[in-house]
Amino acid sequence: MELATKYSPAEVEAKWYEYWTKHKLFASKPDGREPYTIVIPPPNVTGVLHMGHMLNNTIQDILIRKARLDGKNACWVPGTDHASIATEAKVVNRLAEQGIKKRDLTREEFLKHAWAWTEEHGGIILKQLRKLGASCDWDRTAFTMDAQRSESVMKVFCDLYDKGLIYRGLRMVNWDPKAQTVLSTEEVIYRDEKSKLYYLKYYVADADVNPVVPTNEEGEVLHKDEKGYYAVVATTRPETIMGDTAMCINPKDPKNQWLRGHKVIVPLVNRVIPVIEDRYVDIEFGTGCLKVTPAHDVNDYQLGKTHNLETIDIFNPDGTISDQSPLYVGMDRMDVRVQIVKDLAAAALLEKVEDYENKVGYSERNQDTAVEPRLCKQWFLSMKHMADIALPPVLNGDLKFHPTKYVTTYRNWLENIQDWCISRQLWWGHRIPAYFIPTGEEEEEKYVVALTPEEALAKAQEKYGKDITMEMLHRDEDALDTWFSSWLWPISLFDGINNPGNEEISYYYPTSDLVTGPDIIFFWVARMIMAGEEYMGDIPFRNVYFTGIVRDKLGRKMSKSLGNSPDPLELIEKYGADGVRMGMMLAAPAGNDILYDDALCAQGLAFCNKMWNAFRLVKGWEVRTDIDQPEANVTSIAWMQANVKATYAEINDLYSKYRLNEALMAAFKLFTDEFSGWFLEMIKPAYQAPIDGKTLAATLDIFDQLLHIIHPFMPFITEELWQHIAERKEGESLMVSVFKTKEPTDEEEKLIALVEEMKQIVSGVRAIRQSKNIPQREPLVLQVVGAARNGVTSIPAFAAIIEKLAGLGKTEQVSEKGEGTQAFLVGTDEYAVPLGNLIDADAEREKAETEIKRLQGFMAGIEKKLSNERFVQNAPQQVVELERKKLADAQSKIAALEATIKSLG
RNA sequence: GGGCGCUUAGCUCAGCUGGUUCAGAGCGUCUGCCUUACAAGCAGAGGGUCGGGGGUUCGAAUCCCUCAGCGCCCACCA
Repeated sequence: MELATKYSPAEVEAKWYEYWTKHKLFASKPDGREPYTIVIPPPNVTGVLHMGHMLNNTIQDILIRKARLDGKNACWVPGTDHASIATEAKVVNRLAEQGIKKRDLTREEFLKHAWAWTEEHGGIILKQLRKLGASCDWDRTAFTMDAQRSESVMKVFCDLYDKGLIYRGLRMVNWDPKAQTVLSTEEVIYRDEKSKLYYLKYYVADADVNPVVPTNEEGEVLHKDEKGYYAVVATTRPETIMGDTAMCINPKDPKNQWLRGHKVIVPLVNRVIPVIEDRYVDIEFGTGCLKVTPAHDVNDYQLGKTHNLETIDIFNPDGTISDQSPLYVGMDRMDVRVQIVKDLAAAALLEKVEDYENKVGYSERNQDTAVEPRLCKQWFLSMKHMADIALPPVLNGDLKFHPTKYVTTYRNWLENIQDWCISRQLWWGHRIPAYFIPTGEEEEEKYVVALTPEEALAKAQEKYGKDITMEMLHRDEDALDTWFSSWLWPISLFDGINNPGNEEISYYYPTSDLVTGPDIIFFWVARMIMAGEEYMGDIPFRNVYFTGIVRDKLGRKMSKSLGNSPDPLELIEKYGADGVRMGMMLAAPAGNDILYDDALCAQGLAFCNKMWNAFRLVKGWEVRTDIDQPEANVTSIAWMQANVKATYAEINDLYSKYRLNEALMAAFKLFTDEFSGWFLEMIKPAYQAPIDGKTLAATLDIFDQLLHIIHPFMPFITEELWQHIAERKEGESLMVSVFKTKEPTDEEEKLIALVEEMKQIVSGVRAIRQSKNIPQREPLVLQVVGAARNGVTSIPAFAAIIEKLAGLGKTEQVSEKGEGTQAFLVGTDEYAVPLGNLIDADAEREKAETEIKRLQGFMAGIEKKLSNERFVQNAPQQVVELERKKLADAQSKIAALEATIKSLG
């Protein structure tokens, strides 16, 4: 067989993905095995794969594949999210490019475009995941807006409404003027922004009627100019003064006492507004005078309610000034800010401007338009009950977060939770199943909530009278927040809402692990726990693995504008999916941000090549069943087998702690260092010599085990090699071949320790060879110094291995090392290599003397410790014993070194 | 303003409830090798007073306090 010296992933990966799919090896259905379930965090249906997805889905695939190999019934359910705001925005943009405005379309027409877009771009991301090797059960692919999921959403909405948990309320909400929809509080992200603090003059309107004399301690009159007395208000948003309906001071504020009971004039607008008093106002901030705009600020709204103020809504939904305002009607709010400052200055109503830094809220989905607080009627989900049921399972550990630090975050959020605004002024989404009956009055609403129009009519007639007809019912135009469907995901994927107690939901729920980013802990994770507890009476998953953010190697977030985000598919092409998967995982400790670097993928590909070449070596051996198996091979095989057991035990432990990067590293070292670097070198026959059948069989068996261990991380190359190392029937696959090992026995642990000692001897000889520039081929002699040996060299099999690996001509026992030898220590055992005149006596002496000095210092420290009575009394016996052993070891090392110096003459 | 987390080798990180020669790993660096599986490789080497200071202890990278720097989350001071 001719095999290339380099591994090329492309065709191998395509071949095996097709093979797995053809044989339906990713498919899962309920059976007698233990289930292991993951539901994918559904990516946006029109999204494309980015590095975050790569990381996230690599982790999920590793967990799923590991579960399969463990013999569990692994089920990874894929799907996409309709992402209402993001998708609707994309569709609106595309229509705009075609010269079509959303408002010129009917709902049905718009949805037709949206579905067309979804079908065109939808699911691309799922195809891309296949390139990565994602072993999802594709037959289960779901969409948050498909029939089953939509029905679930409707049922849940109606149910929560019937339970009194969903209500309709007039609230100050966050309004996105670009998307023209409300947002939940969680969807608003605040950014620090450099802005200005404008100090505006509000003249006192009734100074004549009710004279005031603001003075300072010296009796000078303040706050007065040629036009009269005035108060100064500091604001960051001068464009909202048209909505001012009061000015507020703190009743305890001495410097503003003079304003009590007065009225002031809103600058430019010339509206007379009262001065009200409220402890809310911070005396220290600005001038202590606050303008109150109840329609456009959350706090002002509260003040307005308390003090019964008028509410003037000066903004249109698109952020332009409404006709409620006396000025600037039709202008955009941002333009108005610029203009009004000029106008105020011109009218001498602007006292001063200061630089200021404040936080401005932006839509999480649309980060270039500031969110506007706005008063409107929306649907809300009452969260108190949800928080009450979602908190205990996380606090008591039934549901575990990895890393655990997010438990605190979770608790803080739930303990201070606000009601969830679930309605959105969007068409792309689940239309709210509420039906309005016209009342003729804006203030009064009549509506019913029902699954179907027929049901709605029946309910409406019962509630509001028999004379109500179908024609009178008008279904709510609004759609639900996307998260109102995704929070049902672990349930709705198994049809647990529509069809409670069905076989699938009973088998797969609760799911095992959720892999997601901490950025959606509130949006999604917490709400799934709520829905799980509410509708299943159980947690939706047992563990949540929070991944970090993928950054570039300089630690910057990956972004389009920086151009530092590689195209995942190009990476896969370049390094192979296996290489990229390994690259991602090497950089990804749980919960830490990952600093991505192409070099890591290169390391991944290099590892593939390593495996490939190890296979080439083994495959290239000529096997002869008629030759005896050398004793050294028996030992080598026993050791490697023990090593596999020990390492796999460690790897399993790391999996259980979700330390996947460390598990991968352990597997990598097992293959590269232990198997390739040591084991294969131990058993490798001489050039063109045959290998005995037993050794080859055992080697292939170990190779098989290693492939199982590595497979979850690097599925393609391991499957490829697995098919090569033994005869397999069509349809068989490494992926579904259950693999288990036992813990190593005490005997095996001892064997591992012996080989470690042996390795050090080999390395010791190699180091000497290297430092003296002795060619590989030139055989050396190893002297074992001492009266009687009990170390590894006394065991013939080990002696043989050492000779092979260190390139020795012979090993001999000497009571004292002769002249012209270079010695080294392994533990307290001394070995020497005769080198004749190659020895640089001065250099060796100096080296030995330095080492003696170091050891003496070391001993001095221990002696001090041991002479400390409190140490000897208080420390555990073993610790004291250990110190004594350290001391003795150091003494014998010094003795050996002194002998070395002596031998150097 | 509250809360959480981080600071260990050039880089990225591991070091759990204090005590195995505990100061580690991978990558990078340096040196030597085209040794007949692999130069995408092999062998070897160097590299850190564990952010600063203080404390507890027989003993601290590990526990406590404090300072400094960094990061994240939450919060209605305009």
